[in-house]
Amino acid sequence: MTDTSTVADTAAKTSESKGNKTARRVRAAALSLFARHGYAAVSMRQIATAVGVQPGALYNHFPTKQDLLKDLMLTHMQDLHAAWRSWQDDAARPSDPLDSFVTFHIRYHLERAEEVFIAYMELRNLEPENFREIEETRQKYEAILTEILAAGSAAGRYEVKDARVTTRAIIAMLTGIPTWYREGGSLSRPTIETIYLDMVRKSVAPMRCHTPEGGG
Amino acid sequence: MTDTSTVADTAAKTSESKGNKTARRVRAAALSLFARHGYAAVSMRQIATAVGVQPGALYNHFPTKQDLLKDLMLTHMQDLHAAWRSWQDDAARPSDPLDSFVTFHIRYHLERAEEVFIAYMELRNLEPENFREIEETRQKYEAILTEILAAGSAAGRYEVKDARVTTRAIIAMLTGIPTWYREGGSLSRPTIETIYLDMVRKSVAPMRCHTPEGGG
Amino acid sequence: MTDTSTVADTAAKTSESKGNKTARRVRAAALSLFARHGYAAVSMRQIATAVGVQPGALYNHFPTKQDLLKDLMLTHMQDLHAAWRSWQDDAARPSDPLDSFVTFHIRYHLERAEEVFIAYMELRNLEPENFREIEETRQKYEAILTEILAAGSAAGRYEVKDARVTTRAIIAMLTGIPTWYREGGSLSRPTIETIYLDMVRKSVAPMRCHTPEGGG
Amino acid sequence: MTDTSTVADTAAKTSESKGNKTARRVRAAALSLFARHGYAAVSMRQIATAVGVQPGALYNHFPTKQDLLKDLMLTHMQDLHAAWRSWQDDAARPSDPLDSFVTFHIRYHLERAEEVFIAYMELRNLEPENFREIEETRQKYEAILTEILAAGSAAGRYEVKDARVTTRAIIAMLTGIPTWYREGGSLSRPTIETIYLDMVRKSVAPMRCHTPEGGG
DNA sequence: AATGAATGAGATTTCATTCAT
DNA sequence: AATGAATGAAATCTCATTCAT
Repeated sequence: MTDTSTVADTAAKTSESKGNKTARRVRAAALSLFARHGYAAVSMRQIATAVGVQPGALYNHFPTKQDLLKDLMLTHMQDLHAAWRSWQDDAARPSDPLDSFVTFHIRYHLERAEEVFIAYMELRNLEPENFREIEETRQKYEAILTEILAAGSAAGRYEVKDARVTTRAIIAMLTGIPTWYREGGSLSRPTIETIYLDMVRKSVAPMRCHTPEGGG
Repeated sequence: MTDTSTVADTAAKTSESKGNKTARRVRAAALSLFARHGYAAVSMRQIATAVGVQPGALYNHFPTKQDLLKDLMLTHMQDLHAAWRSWQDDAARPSDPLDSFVTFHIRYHLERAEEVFIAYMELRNLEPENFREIEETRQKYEAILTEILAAGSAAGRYEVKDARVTTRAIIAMLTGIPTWYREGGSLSRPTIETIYLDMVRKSVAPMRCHTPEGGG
Repeated sequence: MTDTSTVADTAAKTSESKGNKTARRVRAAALSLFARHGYAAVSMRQIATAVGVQPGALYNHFPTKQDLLKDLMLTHMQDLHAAWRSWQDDAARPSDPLDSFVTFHIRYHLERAEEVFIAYMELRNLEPENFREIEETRQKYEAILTEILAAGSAAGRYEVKDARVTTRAIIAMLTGIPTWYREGGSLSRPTIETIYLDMVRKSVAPMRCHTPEGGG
Repeated sequence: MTDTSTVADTAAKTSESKGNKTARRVRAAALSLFARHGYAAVSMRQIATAVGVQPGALYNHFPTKQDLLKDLMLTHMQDLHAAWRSWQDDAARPSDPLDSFVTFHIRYHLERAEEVFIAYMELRNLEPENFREIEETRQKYEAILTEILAAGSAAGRYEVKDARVTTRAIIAMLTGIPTWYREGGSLSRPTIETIYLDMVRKSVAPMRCHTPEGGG
């Protein structure tokens, strides 16, 4: 594995290939603005200004603001799934399935911080039908980890009390990274990967670490 | 400890005593609406309707919408700190400091799901000065865990590579609970406590759990 | 009967009594503008300007532009029915029922030219539910004439081939008056009344006037 | 006269021959949409969609929306005049001039209901200059009836108090037909013709039908 | 402390029209 | 002759906020 950026880039080509230039720039501007200020707090005017176009022109590419949000989120989820599939063919990926998933997840989420942020924060701003559609793909993604945990647990490699709860715990932990990670900060991406990978591994390790002393 | 709800209730008395009846109802309505739809997506009119009052009446209690948000978040953080202090006097709390913190955090966050959700989601909607104020108390709270980890690590009880990163990982993991927890669902609060407590303990346990096979 | 204006004024008091001042002025401005330019061609801004208020203020009184149109049309139809009922108690009205209806109709429609115009022109701009509601009262009004014709025809006083078609013919003829009538023009209202009353009477008279020479 | 539809068809050839295929389809779509929803409520986009073309393409055929309206109305009036002239050569037309006009008017207006509707409803949406042009041809058409009435009145065949008012009354009555007539309804066109023709004849008949008892 | 009405700004979206291709 | 994208204006309606009552 020579370059970290590969994880997300592979998938990108697929979904961005057909769009025309302005539509791509609208998507990019909306992505950045939504991530920074939130969907509800960003106006179509702001997006248009960022693109360098009149507000009305946006509607040549996205029928409504809601469609723009949905497009961003759906594209993100599709890219995520596509990247995961590519990752399966990546010879350099860790052989342990949990390590593989965690490594992939961290890398992808650091490379696509804005998309990830939106995908988590703006779910409630999706209209019901769009929500269902996005939520479905989200669950499908989380199911990958759940299955890894369940299989590993059955094989005695991991010890998890509830694979779905554990999934949520791990995903929450990992997905939180981009909220504080800053490019060029004191921690490099590989360092972060190491720290989190270690924590995740141990958290599902098949052993007693402390003497539990009752929790409620 | 007879009742789980004690954790937050103790602190509540402090902040609920201030303000008259309408102000309290405004706070309650705003809390619920902000949590569900987001600060930017909720209008003062909606809040007024929920309270059963005309929009203008809100301004007798909060000078601006932003002040209302700040009030909710600041009150929440103050309550959280107050509850933490009360918890220190609670004889029934786990003796291990990490167990104690985790137990407290889970309980408090399940009892105050809406406040917690807002505190995480609406930070970016705070005006700079308000942001600084809230952020400061947030960091103070996270510092509690960081210190526990640092001390425990120094004492050899835990093994953490970076106490601040580990803090964020644990907080993210725990704080994610209310996003999927549903009252009356298949998992009881104590069960959730047990699962998460176990994972946290192991994640910082001073041992090798697997043979690390390299993660990038 | 001392004053022609009585016909419509009686009813007016009923429906205008509750509204506050601005709402009344909005109604008046909208009435005049809709009548002159058509509902679709008039903007809320124009109405607001005519009232001397900001556009947003209109929404304190009418929830949507459509509601404003519906209000105007429904009020008109209700006033029309109320005026007709009052007319029944008017000692000075013609004793013949057809004469009475025609006289009433002409007078009312000349006094309320704008309302009448809108009621005819803007039916297609009503949303389906509103349309049904207005249409119902319109048919009830036309039914008055139909019944007069049917009864008179049965009694041999009139000769009509189809009471409902005849109703439409007469209503169309009479309702056309305000489209060309101009206050202060060469024809006085009483003159117009006389001309139309004469035509209507004769058009349903029980006799052969010409030798019909085949019409297709 | 074998077929009622002849009245309008004869004239049609004249105006349909001009313009290429798309222009004709634009006219047809605009005609139908304007008639149903009103000029102001129909957008160029809707027309383009109905034609199956992009909005910009419309401007290859009509320089502005207003020109499209004017074209429809002017074409209609020209067709109407042309049809009237053809009708003069129709051997099967009634010999009495009033009968002839009424028969022609009803037939033409039932065959060209949409054009007629627009011609009446959209006059106010014409820009001043266009209005004058259309209005002139309209008055010329109405003058045909006025002259028939004046001549017949002078000859003692009809009794009309004011030929121009009577013209308006008759035109309004007849022109109202297409607003309620529905193809395939309970009344056939010939039946309608008979009813209206009878009413018109009687309405201008030289006799007293009732003892007028004063009308205000 | 609450109301009802207003403001001034701004939201999303649509419009007629233009123009390079 | 048609497209696809753009413009600049304007549409309806909502917003946070103010204020006389």
